[in-house]
Amino acid sequence: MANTATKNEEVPTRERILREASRLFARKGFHGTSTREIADAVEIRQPSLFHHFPTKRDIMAELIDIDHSEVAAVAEREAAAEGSAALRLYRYLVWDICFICQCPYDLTSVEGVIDDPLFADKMERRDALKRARRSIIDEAVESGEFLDVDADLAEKAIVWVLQGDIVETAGEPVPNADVIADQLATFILRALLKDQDQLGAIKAAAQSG
Amino acid sequence: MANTATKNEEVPTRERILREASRLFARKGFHGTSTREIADAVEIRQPSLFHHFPTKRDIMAELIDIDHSEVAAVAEREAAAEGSAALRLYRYLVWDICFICQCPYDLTSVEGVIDDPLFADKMERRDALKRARRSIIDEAVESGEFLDVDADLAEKAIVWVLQGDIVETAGEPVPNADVIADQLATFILRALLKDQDQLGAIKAAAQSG
DNA sequence: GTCTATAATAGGATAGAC
DNA sequence: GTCTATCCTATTATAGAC
Repeated sequence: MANTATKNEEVPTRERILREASRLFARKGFHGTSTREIADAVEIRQPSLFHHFPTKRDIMAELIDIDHSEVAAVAEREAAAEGSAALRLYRYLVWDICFICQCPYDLTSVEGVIDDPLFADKMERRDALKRARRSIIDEAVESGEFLDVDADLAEKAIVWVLQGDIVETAGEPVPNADVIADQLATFILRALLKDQDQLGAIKAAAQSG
Repeated sequence: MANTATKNEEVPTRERILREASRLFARKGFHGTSTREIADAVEIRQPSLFHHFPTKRDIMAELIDIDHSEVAAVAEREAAAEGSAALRLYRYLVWDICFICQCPYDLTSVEGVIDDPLFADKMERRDALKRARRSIIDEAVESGEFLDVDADLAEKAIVWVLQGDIVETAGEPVPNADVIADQLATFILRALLKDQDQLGAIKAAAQSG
């Protein structure tokens, strides 16, 4: 039950709590993780946690905010932007996957608790993110860039890939985030694009932007 | 906190426990769900649960078994079969998605607890399922039916779509399971097939088989 | 900012009547 | 097979010294 790779260098206690808690939540669930286990992983005593966070819930709440706020901002920006919707979706996907791949927290547990009544106040921002993402997809289908697939299905598949990547990455930042991001975004676009030869143009435009 | 749609007809108590528990586990996590909440949803008293299951853990363990045993059997059968690997993957995917879409339990929480030390004894079968699925994918890449993509990535994307479908379906059997199954399996194959025109032949062969 | 000691309660499980 | 009553442990959080 020792900490993973957090002890070296000068990482503040509050930050180490977030990192170790995120790993334990991913492995044992939010409710399945006791404050003692978190404290053990951080190598402090259990009550010392409460100097940094008022409750255990607030540790999870901060992880949720970290996950949702930046990502929602980028999705909303791309949703409001002009030009090819397929290109905007690609840009958003690459950004989100890079974020996931470089995040020092294991955000696996976030999706698992977001429907828990205990975190009801965090649902609004999650829904805003979903709306923004969905509007880009709708535009890509309506404009004819994507196959005439069920937009619900396309949205779901995209979310599932992102969620899967979060679980896979597990808060261990990888050096080749941009490669992973391109591979996954390419996988999604290949499944959805009407004309797969457009992929090259989209990637080129994303580079230059 | 009333039960959802389980009270009508003659559903045995043990069965209702599995159904209601699966929904609560999905929403609040295994550890976040108390035996009192399960009992309330089933409309019995909390100690009555222990007439049907020796511990709360055993309820979850049975849901894990339900999820993994049948699916693993089908994946292993297709992995051992002859012929086009792309076709065998399509058959497996359609079967698995139909299973998910018709299952009366919300198996969302299974993936979330399978790495919990409390369910360590359930990991072996999960790993066997993963190996079988992986071997079909490897064959499809090696035979040249699939693009020369990272097989790790392909496997992950497939698992993520299946996992996403489990969360989406949430134990509410849908009438059009075969349509959903075809759509999702098509999404995956379109992203992976070297020649997308093969899709028609694969579907035709799957029908006749 | 971390510690020891402890309060307060929630939750899993048992005993035994009906 | 379900009930009431209850035990017992684990867990969150607080108080107050250093």
